[in-house]
Amino acid sequence: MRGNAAFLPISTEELKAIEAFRIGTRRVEAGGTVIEEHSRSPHLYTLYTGWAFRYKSLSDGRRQILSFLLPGDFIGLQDEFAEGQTHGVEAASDATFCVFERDRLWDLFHAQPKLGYDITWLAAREEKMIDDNLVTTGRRNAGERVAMLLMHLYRRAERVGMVRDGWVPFPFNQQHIADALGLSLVHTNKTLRRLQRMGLHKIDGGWLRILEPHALEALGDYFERPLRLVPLI
Amino acid sequence: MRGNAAFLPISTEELKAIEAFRIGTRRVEAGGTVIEEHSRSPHLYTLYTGWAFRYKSLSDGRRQILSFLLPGDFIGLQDEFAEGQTHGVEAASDATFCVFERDRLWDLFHAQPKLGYDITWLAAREEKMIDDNLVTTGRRNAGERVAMLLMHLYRRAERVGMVRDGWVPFPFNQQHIADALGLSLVHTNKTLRRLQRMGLHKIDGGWLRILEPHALEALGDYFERPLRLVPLI
DNA sequence: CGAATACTTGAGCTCAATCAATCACGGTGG
DNA sequence: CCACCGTGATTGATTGAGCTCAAGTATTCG
Repeated sequence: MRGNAAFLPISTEELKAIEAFRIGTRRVEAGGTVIEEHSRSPHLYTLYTGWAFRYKSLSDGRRQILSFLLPGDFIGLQDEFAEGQTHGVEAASDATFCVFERDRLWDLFHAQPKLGYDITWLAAREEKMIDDNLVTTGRRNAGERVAMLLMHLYRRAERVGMVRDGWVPFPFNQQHIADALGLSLVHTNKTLRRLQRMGLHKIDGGWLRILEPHALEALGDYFERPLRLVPLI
Repeated sequence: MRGNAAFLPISTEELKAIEAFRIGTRRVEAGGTVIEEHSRSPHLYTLYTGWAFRYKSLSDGRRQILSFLLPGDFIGLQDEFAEGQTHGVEAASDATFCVFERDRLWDLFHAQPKLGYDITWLAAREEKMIDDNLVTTGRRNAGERVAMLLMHLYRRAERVGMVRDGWVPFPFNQQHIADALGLSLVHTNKTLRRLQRMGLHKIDGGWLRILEPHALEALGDYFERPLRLVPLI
C-alpha cells in the first residue's frame, strides 16, 4: 500500500515505530460493525482495503453518516475524549484494517513526534471533509448534494487508485446516500434518477462512473483541489 | 486564564515552550474578520476572550457556520493542508487571540511531543463537535436544532466560566443562528419565538438564559456529558 | 429625527417528506 | 424446476415543514 503514489514516503525508523504500534489486522465483511456506536473502542484503526463509514444516530433511529472512509484513513481519534457519546463505524464493503492500541498513542507521539504530527494532519484533513459535509447538509439542495457527494467520493477513490476503466467500486445503497446527505430515501432515489437521466453519472452493479465531471462540479459548487500527499500510519 | 478550572494544568517547561511559540496577541472587534475565507492564514490562534465562529460559503453567498469558538479553542489547524478552500473565522463579540506562527508548528511537536498530543486532542474534540452539528443539520427538525444549539452553547460557555447569574453573553443575531442550523432567517425567528413562548429559554440584550434545561435537552435529543479537562495551548 | 439594523409576523408557495404500491432480482427450500 | 421470500430500487399521490415574499415594529445611532 505504501507503494501508492498518494502517500508520503516515510523513513525506515518511522516505519518501524508504526510496526511496533500496530497490534494486528482485522477483517470485517460488508455491513459488519467496526466500532459500535456509543462504546469507546480500545483500538484505533487504519483502513487498509475497502470502504467504510462513520455515523451517528438520534435516539429515535434517525441516522446521519458523518464521513466515508477509504484506504489510508485513520479511525477512532474522535472518541479519544468522548464519554460514551461516540460515532459508530461500519464496513460498507468487505474491508481490512490495521489495528492499534489506543492507550499507546501517547507513546507513539513521544517516541516519534513526526508521526504525531502526521496524525494531527490526518485529523485536520478529516475535519475539513466534515466541514464540507456540513455545508452540504446545511445549505445545498437535493441536486447539489448528490452532485457534490458523487464527485467527492469519486475523486477520493481515484486518488487511492481504485478506478478501473473510469469506474470506481460503489458499495453503497440509496439509504446510505440518503443518510449521508440528510435526505429521505425516496427523494434521494428521485434525485439520483434525475441526474442519471441527465447523463451526468451512472451507477450500476456496485460501480460508479462519472460521465460529466464538470457539470457535476458546477452543480454541486464543489471543486476538489489536487490533493497533497497524505501521511499513512 | 490558566486559573480556569476547565483547563488541564501544565508543566513549567511546557508553558515556556508555548510562550516561545507564541508571537503575539491580537484584538478583533465584534464583526471583524480573524481569518479571511479562501486564504491560508500564516498564523494559528488560540481564542483568549470573547466569541468567534468558523464558516464557509457557497459561491452564490449561502453561508454555513461550521462551529462556534470559545475561549481556549485552537484555531486554524484545518487549513494546514487546504489549497485555497478554507473556512473563514469571524469575531462575534470583541475578542482577543494569542497568535502563533503556523510554520513553527512542527518545531513545537518536535520539541514538546506532549503539546503536540494536546493539539491533536483539541482537533479531535472539535471534530466531535462538528459531527454533532452535522447530525443536527442532517437529521433534526427546526425545533430540535434550536434546542440543541442553545444547550450546546450554554454548556460550553458555562464550562469556561462565562455564566453570570444564570445568563451567558450571547452576541449572535438570528442570522448567525440560521446559518449555523441550516435554516432560513424567518423560520429561525419563528422557532426561537415558539420555544421562548413555551418558556424554555430567554434571549435578551445579548444574553441567553436557559429556563428549562431538561426540556431543551430532551427536545434536542442532546445531552452534553460532563466534559473532561481540556488542554490549553 | 431620519436611516440603518435587527426582530417579528402573516400569506402563500415549494421542495422534500411521507405514504403506498410496484418492480427487479437473487437466493432457497420444497 | 419453481413458488416464495427478502432486499433494494422505482414511481405516483399526497402532505407538510420550512422557504420566500412582503410588511410592519422596535432600537440604536449619527
